[in-house]
Amino acid sequence: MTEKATPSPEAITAWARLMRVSRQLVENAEDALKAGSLPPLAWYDVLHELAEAGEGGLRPFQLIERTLFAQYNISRLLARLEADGLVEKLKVADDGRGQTIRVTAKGRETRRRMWAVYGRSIAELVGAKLSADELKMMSALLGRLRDPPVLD
Amino acid sequence: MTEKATPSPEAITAWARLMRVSRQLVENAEDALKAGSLPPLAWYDVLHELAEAGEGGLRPFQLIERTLFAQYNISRLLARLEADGLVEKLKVADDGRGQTIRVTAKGRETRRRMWAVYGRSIAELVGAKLSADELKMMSALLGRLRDPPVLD
DNA sequence: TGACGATAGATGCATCTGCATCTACATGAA
DNA sequence: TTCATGTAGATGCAGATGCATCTATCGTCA
Repeated sequence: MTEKATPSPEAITAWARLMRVSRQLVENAEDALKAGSLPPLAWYDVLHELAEAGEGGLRPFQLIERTLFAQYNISRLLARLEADGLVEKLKVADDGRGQTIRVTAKGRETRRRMWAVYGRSIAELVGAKLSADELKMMSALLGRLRDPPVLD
Repeated sequence: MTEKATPSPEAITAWARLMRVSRQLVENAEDALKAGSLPPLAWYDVLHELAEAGEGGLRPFQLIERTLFAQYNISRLLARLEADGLVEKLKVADDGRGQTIRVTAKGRETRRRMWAVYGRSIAELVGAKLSADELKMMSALLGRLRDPPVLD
């Protein structure tokens, strides 16, 4: 595809909407969590990845790949999660530099309570606004904006 | 539409993609600006709104409505923009509490230089990935997620 | 083996954000 | 006019983020 310095009007509109909508949705979801005295979205992302990883846990650098958080961000986020008893850090045998992060029972419970609120936000903010087909269409379009693109 | 506490799989996928893609795109655009020794995206948003408003300028609370930034955020952002000479604050006659913000020539010039980089990012990250029709479809879908929804 | 570049993760420091609150002015009712 | 309430915008403080750099360990190649 041709490299253009100036984006088309369609591209500008799509970009602007994407920026605005994503900010608005994040803000709404964060507000809902705050209203329930729950931790911020970033904590959910990490707890979610760790819960999916199961007992084996994940290395911090794997969390970085999966969540797009910066390295220093993950480092400090994990420190907070550990301080709250939501995750535990385990020495890993075959790499003295590393550690494995595993979610604790309390972490799973916190994630569950967050999901009750977060899931409701998703249902209200997105699920209630578009049909299943429209949601699939949007996912497909967004997938192609990812790097690397998701083609489904 | 029925209120559901648990979102559909389609809604979850769409949400997840939206979160990931928007974060990735913002990050890429911010990186491009940094690489050009230019100010962050937030500055562009404000300069853009002020440029569109023209000589009349805008009140800070109008900027808040248009940009979704928090009040304290706009307050401090404008202080930085003023310190850099990109905007000027004018006393407004009929409301002693308020002020009008107007972009300066230097502000317009900075916006122009930012757009050279930012516009290229939009063209590459979005314009080059989807056709005009697909972009329109995405804008329409995203518009319905806005609050209030944009129906076009 | 020993040296060297690469990788995992932590951290000091400056800046930015979020929250609550503050000041100043405006508006409307008594 | 006076007082209560509301709105515009600024700010002190605590916590979070970004950047650069640091330490520790790993892997490789002479």
